[in-house]
Amino acid sequence: MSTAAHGAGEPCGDGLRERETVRTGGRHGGESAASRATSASTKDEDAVEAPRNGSDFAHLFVFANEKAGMKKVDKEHVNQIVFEMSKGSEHFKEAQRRDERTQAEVRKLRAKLATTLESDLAPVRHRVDAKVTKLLRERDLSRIYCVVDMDCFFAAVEMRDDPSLAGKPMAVGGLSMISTTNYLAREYGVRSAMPGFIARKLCPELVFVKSNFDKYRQASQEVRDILKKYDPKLHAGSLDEAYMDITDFVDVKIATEQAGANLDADAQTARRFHVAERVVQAMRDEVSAHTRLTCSAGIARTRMLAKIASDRNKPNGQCVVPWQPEKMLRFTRELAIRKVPGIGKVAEKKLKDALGVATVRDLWDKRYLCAHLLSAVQADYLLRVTLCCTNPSVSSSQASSSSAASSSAAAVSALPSAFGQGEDNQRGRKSIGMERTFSQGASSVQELFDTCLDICARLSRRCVEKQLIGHCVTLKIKKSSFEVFTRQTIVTNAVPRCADGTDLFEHARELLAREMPCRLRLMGIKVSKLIDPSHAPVKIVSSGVLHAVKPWMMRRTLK
Amino acid sequence: MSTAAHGAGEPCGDGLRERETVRTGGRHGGESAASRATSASTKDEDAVEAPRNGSDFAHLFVFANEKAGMKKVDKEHVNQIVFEMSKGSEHFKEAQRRDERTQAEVRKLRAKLATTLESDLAPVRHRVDAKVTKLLRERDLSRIYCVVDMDCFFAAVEMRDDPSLAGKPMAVGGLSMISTTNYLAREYGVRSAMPGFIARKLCPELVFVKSNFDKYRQASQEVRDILKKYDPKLHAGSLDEAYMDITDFVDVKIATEQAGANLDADAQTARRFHVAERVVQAMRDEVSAHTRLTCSAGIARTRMLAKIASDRNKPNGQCVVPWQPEKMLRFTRELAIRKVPGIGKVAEKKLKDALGVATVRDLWDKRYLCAHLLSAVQADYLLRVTLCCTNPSVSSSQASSSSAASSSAAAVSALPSAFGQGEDNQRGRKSIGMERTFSQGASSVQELFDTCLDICARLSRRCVEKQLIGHCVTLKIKKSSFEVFTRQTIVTNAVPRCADGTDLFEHARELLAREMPCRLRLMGIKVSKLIDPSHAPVKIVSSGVLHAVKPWMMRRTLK
DNA sequence: CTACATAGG
DNA sequence: TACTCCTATGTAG
DNA sequence: ACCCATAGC
DNA sequence: TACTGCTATGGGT
Ligand SMILES: Nc1ncnc2c1ncn2[C@H]1C[C@H](O)[C@@H](COP(=O)(O)OP(=O)(O)OP(=O)(O)O)O1
Ligand SMILES: Nc1ncnc2c1ncn2[C@H]1C[C@H](O)[C@@H](COP(=O)(O)OP(=O)(O)OP(=O)(O)O)O1
Ligand SMILES: [Mg+2]
Ligand SMILES: [Mg+2]
Ligand SMILES: [Mg+2]
Ligand SMILES: [Mg+2]
Repeated sequence: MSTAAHGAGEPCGDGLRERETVRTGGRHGGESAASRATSASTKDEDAVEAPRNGSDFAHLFVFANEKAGMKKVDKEHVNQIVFEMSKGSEHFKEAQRRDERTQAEVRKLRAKLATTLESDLAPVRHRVDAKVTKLLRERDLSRIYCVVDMDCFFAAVEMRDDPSLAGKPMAVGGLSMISTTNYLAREYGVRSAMPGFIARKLCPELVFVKSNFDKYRQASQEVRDILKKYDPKLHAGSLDEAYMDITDFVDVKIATEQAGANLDADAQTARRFHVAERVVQAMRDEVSAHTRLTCSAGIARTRMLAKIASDRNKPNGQCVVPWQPEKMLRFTRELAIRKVPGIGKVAEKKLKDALGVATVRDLWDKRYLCAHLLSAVQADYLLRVTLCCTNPSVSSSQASSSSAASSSAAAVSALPSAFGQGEDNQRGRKSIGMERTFSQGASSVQELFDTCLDICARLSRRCVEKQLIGHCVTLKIKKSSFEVFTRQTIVTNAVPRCADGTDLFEHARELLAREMPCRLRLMGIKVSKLIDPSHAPVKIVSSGVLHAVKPWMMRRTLK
Repeated sequence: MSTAAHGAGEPCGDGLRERETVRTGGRHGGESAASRATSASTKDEDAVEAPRNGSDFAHLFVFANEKAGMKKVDKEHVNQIVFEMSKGSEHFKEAQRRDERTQAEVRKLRAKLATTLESDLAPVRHRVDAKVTKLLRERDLSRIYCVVDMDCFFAAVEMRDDPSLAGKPMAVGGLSMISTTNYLAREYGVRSAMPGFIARKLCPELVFVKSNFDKYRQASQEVRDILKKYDPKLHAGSLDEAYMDITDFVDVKIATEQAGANLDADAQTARRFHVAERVVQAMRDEVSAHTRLTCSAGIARTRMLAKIASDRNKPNGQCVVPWQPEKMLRFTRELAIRKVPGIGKVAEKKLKDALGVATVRDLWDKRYLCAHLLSAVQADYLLRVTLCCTNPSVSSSQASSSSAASSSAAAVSALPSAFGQGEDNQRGRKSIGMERTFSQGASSVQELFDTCLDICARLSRRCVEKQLIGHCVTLKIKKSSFEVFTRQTIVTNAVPRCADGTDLFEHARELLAREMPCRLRLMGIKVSKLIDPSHAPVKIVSSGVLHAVKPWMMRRTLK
């Protein structure tokens, strides 16, 4: 299991089955695996309410999930502290409201499951089986990927630059929120996304360091410069991680070092992996030598598996996912679904409670039900995961994105962009925004508008620096209750056009005014539908085909 | 051909081909059928502009299309008159603007065609072929359908009630618009949806009679009462047409009249059809005897074909689509696509200009291209048409409607509801509205609001009578330029709640105010998202599943 | 398009 | 003393 | 959700 | 004298 979040309802670990338990011509539900799996955690129907401990609520918090370096943590204890520090707060209440919505979703899924006939599943089976064949046929395992992820990045930079921190548990952030912690702190269960005041409760001697983003950006650049020698086209997933294709580097190394004996395909792959392991070790050594920062790495035949592997031997370690297809598959199937990028705390709970799915193997066993219950996009991604078919395919043209509507909220997020397209996934950013929390303070209308203008001004400055303008302005508001709202509008002339943010504020003010008065804890502004700034405001070609003109400029105006 | 609308670009009638002309690995376009078919009507590139006659514009008007009883009309002459009476008018200009948008769509389709590779089509072929197999396998031809459609219904009622009209060409409607005409008038090309003043030009002796809707409704009821004896569950497609399943009636008749010799399936079907013909003749005789109104009928193994057949021998005739699958298919394939319900003047032109498709046979020949170019829903419907698979399938549960986005506007409308579901397609109306044209008149702001209130009041009255309330209010506006706009809003409390329309007006006023001032020729109000009026405003079940609560009541409100 | 929810660093 | 800030994506209405 | 376009009687 | 009124559906944004 990937997390201690689920104290009660354990899954039905009945291993590999090629068919879900469906009574022919009958209905799902009743004694089915899914039902059993959920009846414990969804206590609605229980006559006796067992007294709850903190672990019953762990699924409400991202930071209750285990991160690298937290293996030996006493989860029960941590969950208890977290619960006690949280319960009754507005934040906790909001978390509970969200959870209730998730439970409703689960009930809906189970209801659909209960009324699913064998005859409904038949065509699904056909489609899924065909897709499996197709995916396996098109699966591309020709490359070797490496994902490098820095160890407790922000914290590592701070510790490098301040030797007095050595040997102490420390966190980057403040009493409100922690960005990351060093591995000493993690032994206390203290990690990213955890509020500092809870962390301090768990570890009173925890040292807090304020974040210095510019330093991290610079360190990141230094690391990347080294990595680029191994793959000039690497894709930076974030400041602290890089997706690399090291095939070429490895092959060159082999070509220059070893005799070109005629090996069969498997032997060649084995040799490549062997070399890859040494290459990556050397690369990591080079990084730590030059930056005094350690990193970890994963090596595999798909980006996704490399990403997962990079977390396995943290800190300062690396992990190879076996290259043999069967072994690779075994590695994959044994993963808890929570390890799969895109499956977060909510999707994990939904899949477990509605379908009894805890591992990728379960996902494979229940692939037909997934295809039936989830949206096409979601089911497609999950199926690819079970088959290690997450590498970009080289199909000729664009697949028309058939979006099939099914349940009310996304169970699984997008196929993470890092896996989606090839190396040239760089089509620039899609939005830029700025938001600010002011906890209890500002609530007079005047203050709120002042805040809004301030955010607009600062954001505009950043936009101007980066040469970004866009046609969509979004106002984000978080109430004191932690409920989040957004209000957006399409603007005919892209903003911001001036660095003081007055034009941006014009629109933001409008959006804000409609909702006033109101008690807020956060306000944010975002600009999206970005366009190339070298853009002539109106350039309509009569055919209407050459789209220098975006649709939202075409808005018909009565009058 | 179904219409004289297309003077120039005739289709490439090269008969049955199992594969479209696609150069392997190459591109479409160039000398392809589609290109040739369009180059004449899309004159953009022509150096020499041929002088245009009325028929070049016939495709702009619904009423230029041939209706029953117009076989011998001199289309050239009619089109010329229509053109001369229309050209330069605001209405004509708007028609031209719409046509231009359609042409743009066509260009887009042809562009996509031109960049379509053989490799793009391969998977499409696979999918389509699989679907064909499936559709044919599931095709249900077990029933005999009959569609009854009254002959020039409104006109027939008026002529029955006013003997002085006998022998004269007449129209129901006025100089602005004609609802329908008798068959004498049709000889002049005068028909439904034609403006009266044009009709009078075509036929100066034309007699105009104002419409009396109540009379038609009553006559309709009388007819239906008779028809119900032959199928108690008939589906009324409109005041003047009924979709019937006469299988049971026919079988009973056979059982009581004839010896139950053991016939093979074909012989039994043949006998059923024979009996059906007599039954329908008797039914029609009964209708005319009791109502002094004649009707026509179509008999076939699918509702769609019965509907098409009902128009074949008008007036006062009937037509049987051969029951033999091959003959039925031949009948179908020879149809001009314009005869297919759902394919109107625009879809006809698009399919012809972009793909060279004029008949259902062409549709079959180009089925792969259709699947590639059109949306899934559209391609699916068209494919069903070519295979006579338009009857409701008996699959157990709902197919998740996968909406694939492709081109910007709908090429083919919905699968007409009459064919979609079985007999119990009666789930009540979805909307109710009222609109009014006031040509040049009212334009002062005051007048417009008065008009709005008046419409709201009258509409509310009708709603109260019918016990209808809804959560969506739509304002419709037609400018003097004939451009149409709609503005709608979701209202938290369903309207109207009072018969004087004040609450409805409250919302309509709001919508109208936003667009004022403005020169209009029409204003309309519609209420939709109807709910059961026996509805307690708030009735939330904690599970959230039992949906007495519609989503738009859940709208979160900041503040 | 607009609003919301999920996800990950 | 009291639950971040940033970007991207899927889904429903 | 909102708005536009098509379709048929 | 001068291009309807009504309902439904698909699809883009
Ligand atoms: N929830 C968060 N909020 C703000 N910043 C974050 C958050 N999570 C991570 N970061 C920042 C700080 C991290 O050092 C940096 C890289 O994240 P990540 O790689 O996930 O963890 P990490 O590098 O701190 O530890 P690890 O050794 O597990 O990789 O991104
Ligand atoms: N465009 C229209 N506008 C208003 N009313 C119409 C329109 N078209 C038809 N109607 C009304 C009047 C018709 O008598 C009635 C039935 O239509 P329909 O069956 O298509 O034609 P019809 O019954 O007048 O002649 P036919 O003999 O061809 O069936 O509906
Ligand atoms: Mg890291
Ligand atoms: Mg990282
Ligand atoms: Mg009729
Ligand atoms: Mg009719």
